[in-house]
Amino acid sequence: MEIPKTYDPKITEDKWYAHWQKHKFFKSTPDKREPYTIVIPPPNVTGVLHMGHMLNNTIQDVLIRMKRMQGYNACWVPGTDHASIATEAKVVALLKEKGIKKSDLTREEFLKYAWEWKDKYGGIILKQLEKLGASCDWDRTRFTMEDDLSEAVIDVFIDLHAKGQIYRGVRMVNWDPQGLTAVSDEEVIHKEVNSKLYYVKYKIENSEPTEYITIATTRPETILGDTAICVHPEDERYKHLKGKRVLVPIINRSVPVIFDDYIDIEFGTGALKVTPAHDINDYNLGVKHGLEVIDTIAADGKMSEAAQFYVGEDRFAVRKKIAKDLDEMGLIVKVEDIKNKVGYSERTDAVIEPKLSMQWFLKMDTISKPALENVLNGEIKLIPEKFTNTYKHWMENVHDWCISRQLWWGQQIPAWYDNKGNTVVCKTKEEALIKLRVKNLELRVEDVKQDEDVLDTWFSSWLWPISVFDGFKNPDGEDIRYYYPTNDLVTAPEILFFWVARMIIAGYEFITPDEKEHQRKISKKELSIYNPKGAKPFTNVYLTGIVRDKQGRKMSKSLGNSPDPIELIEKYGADGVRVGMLLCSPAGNDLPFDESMCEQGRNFSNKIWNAFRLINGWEVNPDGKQSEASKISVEWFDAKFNEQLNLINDLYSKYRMSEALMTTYKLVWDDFCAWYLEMIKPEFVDGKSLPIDKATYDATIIFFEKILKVLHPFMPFITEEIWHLIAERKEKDCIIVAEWPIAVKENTAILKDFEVVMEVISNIRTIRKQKNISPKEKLKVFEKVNQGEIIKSYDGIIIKLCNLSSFEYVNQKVDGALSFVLKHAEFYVPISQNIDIEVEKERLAKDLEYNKGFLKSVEIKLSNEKFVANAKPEMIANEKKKQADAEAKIKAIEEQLMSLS
RNA sequence: GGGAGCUUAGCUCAGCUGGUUCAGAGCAUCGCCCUUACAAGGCGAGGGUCACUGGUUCGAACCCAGUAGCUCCCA
Repeated sequence: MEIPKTYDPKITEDKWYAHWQKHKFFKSTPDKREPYTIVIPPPNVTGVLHMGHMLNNTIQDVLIRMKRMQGYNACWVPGTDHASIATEAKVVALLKEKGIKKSDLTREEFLKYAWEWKDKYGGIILKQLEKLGASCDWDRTRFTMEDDLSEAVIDVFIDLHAKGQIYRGVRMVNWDPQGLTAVSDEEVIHKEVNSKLYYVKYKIENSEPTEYITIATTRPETILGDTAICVHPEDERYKHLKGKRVLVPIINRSVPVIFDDYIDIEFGTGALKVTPAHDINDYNLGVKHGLEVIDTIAADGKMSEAAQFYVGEDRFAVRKKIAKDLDEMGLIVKVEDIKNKVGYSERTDAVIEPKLSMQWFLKMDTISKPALENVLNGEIKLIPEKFTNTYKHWMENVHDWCISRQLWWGQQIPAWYDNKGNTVVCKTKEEALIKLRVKNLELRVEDVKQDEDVLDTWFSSWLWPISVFDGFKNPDGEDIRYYYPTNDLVTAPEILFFWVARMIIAGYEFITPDEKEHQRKISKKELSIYNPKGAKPFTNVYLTGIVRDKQGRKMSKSLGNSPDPIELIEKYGADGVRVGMLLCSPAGNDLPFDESMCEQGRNFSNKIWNAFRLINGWEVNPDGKQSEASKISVEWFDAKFNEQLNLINDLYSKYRMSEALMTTYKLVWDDFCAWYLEMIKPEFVDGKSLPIDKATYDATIIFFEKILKVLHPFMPFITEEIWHLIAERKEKDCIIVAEWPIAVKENTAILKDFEVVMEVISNIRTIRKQKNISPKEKLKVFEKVNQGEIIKSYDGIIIKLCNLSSFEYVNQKVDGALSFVLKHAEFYVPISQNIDIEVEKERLAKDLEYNKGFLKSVEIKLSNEKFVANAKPEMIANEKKKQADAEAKIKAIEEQLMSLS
């Protein structure tokens, strides 16, 4: 059968993925083995795969495949997130296209559309992960809004409410006027923008008509909601205003002048207009000074009735209009261009309005304590470590978490209200009725209303590592006990607080590792799960970088700068894309994406493929005698492999994935293909390859299998394909479940010897290149050993790799030959063409100069009394050796120079 | 405004406890080669004042201080 020259991923990928699925290799059930568990960061259920997912999931798959091969019971739990704001926005947009307004629908009707949408598009992203080769246990696929998980969310809410951790109140929240919902602090992105700073005159009440105080504001549209002017108590400019009132322009409302050292005297005019309804700092001032709150901007970002002017117009339109009107009234002193930070909604990119509203909050002060402690004490490790600082800073300054969202898609808050302002928190309407009747005897069931809002999506995803193992539903279940705590979490630093920190909080809140403590909690009827292995949700958090385009911009749909991962896979193969991404993305570093990286990955696939073709094409002679050169080549590669495997294992243990891959890459490409295979490759005689001896062949097959295993986590498809082509195997004998090679201590002596051999080979090749000698022309080489004993074992290899007719040892210099000097010996290469003596002399002189310089630096060091006194003895011995070597080499070069002249 | 981090070859990054000629890797670049595994390849070559300025030290890419630039987080 003719094997194609290039590897074609198209014919292998789907085949092997189906094969793995068929034999349930991804499936995990608790058993006697040690578990290794990862829960996927659940992507948005209606999302499609982007490059960030690719990177993220590749890393997870590499980890899970390696651990699977190492004999762990590897379990990777997949699933999706209901992503309330994002999904609801998509559904609203889709309905709009159909001419349906959300406001015309009932909650039930809307949710019906949303579920339809979810059912239609919900599976896409998971299907795409299959293309990447993700070896998730698909039987375990979960969704944050499925019944069991939603029930857990509701129970947790009720539990935390009962513990007094959840409260409802009017607070200043971040309001998204487009999504029409509150969002948490973490969902606000502050961007620096160009703004205008307006200097506006406010008339002093009961004073001369010419008397004004000038304030500076970037938001003149909020003037209508002003309820005070604030200045610094120490500010000499305004001391005379004590006890005075000013008139708010346009609306002519009389408001007091208040004094507070919150004011920055330097900024603007040192006078601040106070709008408690529309700025968090103003709100705090308002609370402190007992100011009136006038909410002039409605939920949709348009001016409300309370504004009295410009009612119904958008705030940004009003900003321009009001500036113009003020100017016409002669109240604008000046307008400056400034840069300031403005908050945008993470989901809708609308400008966030600080807005007072009634929301539900989770107290964070005490509940977050163990989550901070256990990261600081190393119980949970962030990789790279630098994120620990950021984490600490956030956790020490954490605010209460606004968990209600004015949306329909999500878990509806289990709070119930009667018609008299009573509230209870419980699971069902029936329960609520009973509870409410205690206070409200006449209450009828129709008058019991559930809170309209849903919970923040993160209020469900923070339970993910517990709920995917049914920890809440079945707290003593085998799954939660076996798989929890999970091992590694792979995610983006952007969601360190949104998600990672909160999962840790949830772990310590709901899981108790202590049986007695658990019993105590049970008697108190708190929600609690006993897991002897610990409360933390995971041990290691691997934080990936952000995938950026060549210009360093974050890849995003709106910019259209993100390649379609599926197209990339079709073009370069899943293995190629995986390798491309991993090659240059150390943990925590951004990944500037360039397609050429995938090309490198694809080329690597091809290299492996061709190594297979070469080996596969050999005819084996069962009686053939193994040459000395082959024998030692086998010994060398065995040592090399072990050396590199030890290194690779070590890099994995430090989560240095890029480096583990690069080391593997070089092991395969350089050591195995470029050196080993060239060394043992049978010779070509009369247009035909000679057969290979069995001993070398068998060793080579074993090496190749080991190499395929080490490659497998990175390149699952090609390795599985070759695994089955290289030997007869049973259906279930797959590399995905093969054993990871065992690393033994390598033979360092042979590796050291080989470094010299390689140097010799490289020197001879360089001479060939420099003198333009055809690779086909056989050369003679002579070696004059000056130091140490003659080791002939490697001669065969040198002869083969340099295409020599002979390699001989001499005691004298060889005249009329090119030469090079190594530490221990001189080498002579006679060539047919004339030798340009001047060129040679120049070359040798350069070499001599270099070595003399080196010797000098060593001698300076050794003659330095302080060095000799302070340096470690090994260091001094080493310097002495360097000195001796350099002296020997200088001597040899000088002799050669003499012989040339 | 507060905090964290980064700056090493054209690009992306290693460089551990200061000590080998320690300045490295991959890619890219430049030569030569279509040598029966692979041109998606082979062989070879060039390329860096380790951001800058000082300091500590026998010795600094590495430790310290300052300066500049960049990034991120928080307000």
